[in-house]
Amino acid sequence: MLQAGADIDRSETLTERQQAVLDAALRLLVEEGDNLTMTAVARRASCSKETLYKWFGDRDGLLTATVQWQASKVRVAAVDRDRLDLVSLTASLERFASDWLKVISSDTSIALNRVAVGHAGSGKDDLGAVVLQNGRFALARRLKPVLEAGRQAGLLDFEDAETAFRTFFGLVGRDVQIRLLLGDRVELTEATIGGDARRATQQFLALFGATNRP
Amino acid sequence: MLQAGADIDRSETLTERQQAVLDAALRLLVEEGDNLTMTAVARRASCSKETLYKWFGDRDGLLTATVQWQASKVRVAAVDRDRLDLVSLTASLERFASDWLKVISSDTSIALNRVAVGHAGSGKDDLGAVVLQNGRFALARRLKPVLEAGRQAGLLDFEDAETAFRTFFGLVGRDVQIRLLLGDRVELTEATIGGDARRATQQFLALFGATNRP
DNA sequence: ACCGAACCGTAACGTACGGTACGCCTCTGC
DNA sequence: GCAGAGGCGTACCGTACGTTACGGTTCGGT
Repeated sequence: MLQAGADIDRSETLTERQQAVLDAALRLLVEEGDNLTMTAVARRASCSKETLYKWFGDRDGLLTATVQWQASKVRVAAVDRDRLDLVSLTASLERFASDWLKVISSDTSIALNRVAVGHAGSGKDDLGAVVLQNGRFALARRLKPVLEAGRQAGLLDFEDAETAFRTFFGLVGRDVQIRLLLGDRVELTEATIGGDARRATQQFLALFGATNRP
Repeated sequence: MLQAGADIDRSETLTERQQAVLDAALRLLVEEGDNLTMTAVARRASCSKETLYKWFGDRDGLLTATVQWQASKVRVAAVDRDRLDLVSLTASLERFASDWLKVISSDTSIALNRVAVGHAGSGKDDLGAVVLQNGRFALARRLKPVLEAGRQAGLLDFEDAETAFRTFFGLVGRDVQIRLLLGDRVELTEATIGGDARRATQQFLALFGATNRP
């Protein structure tokens, strides 16, 4: 974990206009990647560059604000842990897998991860930390309770929730994210995502299902 | 797959001096990331910028040449498929997993993947394709024969070698690569790598071992 | 009606860097 | 010994872009 508090909700402190500007910046980031220019953002958002600098400090500030803004938009509801049987657990896992695949294959996620990876080398900002917090670690925070509940209910068997989660993460994501980030055209239709989610869930249950480990 | 022939061995056409220059560029790429400058490369390599441009065309040419040069250095020997029993298969898989984890956690691999991901957005060059070819796809090419041999020997049971490979890939890599690329400090000692390789191999065998599927 | 703040549009500045030109050195072949 | 090629070092050019400055406009408060 890089930096605590990287996922604070900034949507309170942002006015409507500022959110609109960040939306424009986000759209431009998806189109242009890291070589978006301040002038382009200003033009797209119909605001002046001076305003951009007054609001966000400098280019890096604008970028991190944009990433955090997008992150604050995808807050997802947790799952209820009541009445947990094998079918509901399976459904939850499949849901997580499917949602996750949809996220990482979306244009905005790819664009955001690209710029964050690009910036991770030169430690000017902490885009990487922000993306990690709202990506991989947020998923873990939301999935671990489900895993723990599954263990409590005697459906799952694992020592450490962290390693179990990481295995699930690997089974779901496999090579998809790195291939997408590197520009490979991975065909991810609704159907294939559903199939992959089911397959990953079944594999995970085969590895960590309580019945399979006496 | 992006572009065929992206992994041709250019080490033949490169003179000693050029290789030294590319090594310098590679070292600088690891240190500076994508914001290395042509002047810096020239200074580090003790050569003139004019030479850089004569040899490699432009900045993108230098970058792709550097990536291909590094790729050509990590050509690994394949495994012999004779006398294949469960222990030798297990050893092979563990070896692949361990090697792969060592590669993706190395400084140079992280740096190379970072610039390739960064460039993948704006389609100026095909760094992403090169990295994919010599990374994920090269691994598949080397591992698939082993998997096929395992199936032939009745040790493994799978429909498609590709999906089997991708599962193995996911079990080994999990969240390691994306976390490293995003700047997370993942502790990967020799010991943990060995443990992860063993765990991934056992999980893979649990999923695709012929004995477990009647 | 007036004032000031916020903001837009645009022009201007400074710099960093990709790319090129040129003078000088070194080394190899004749 | 010499000519020419290859290469080093450096100065130079053009441009793109981050950042700043400024005049004009809208708008809420008094």
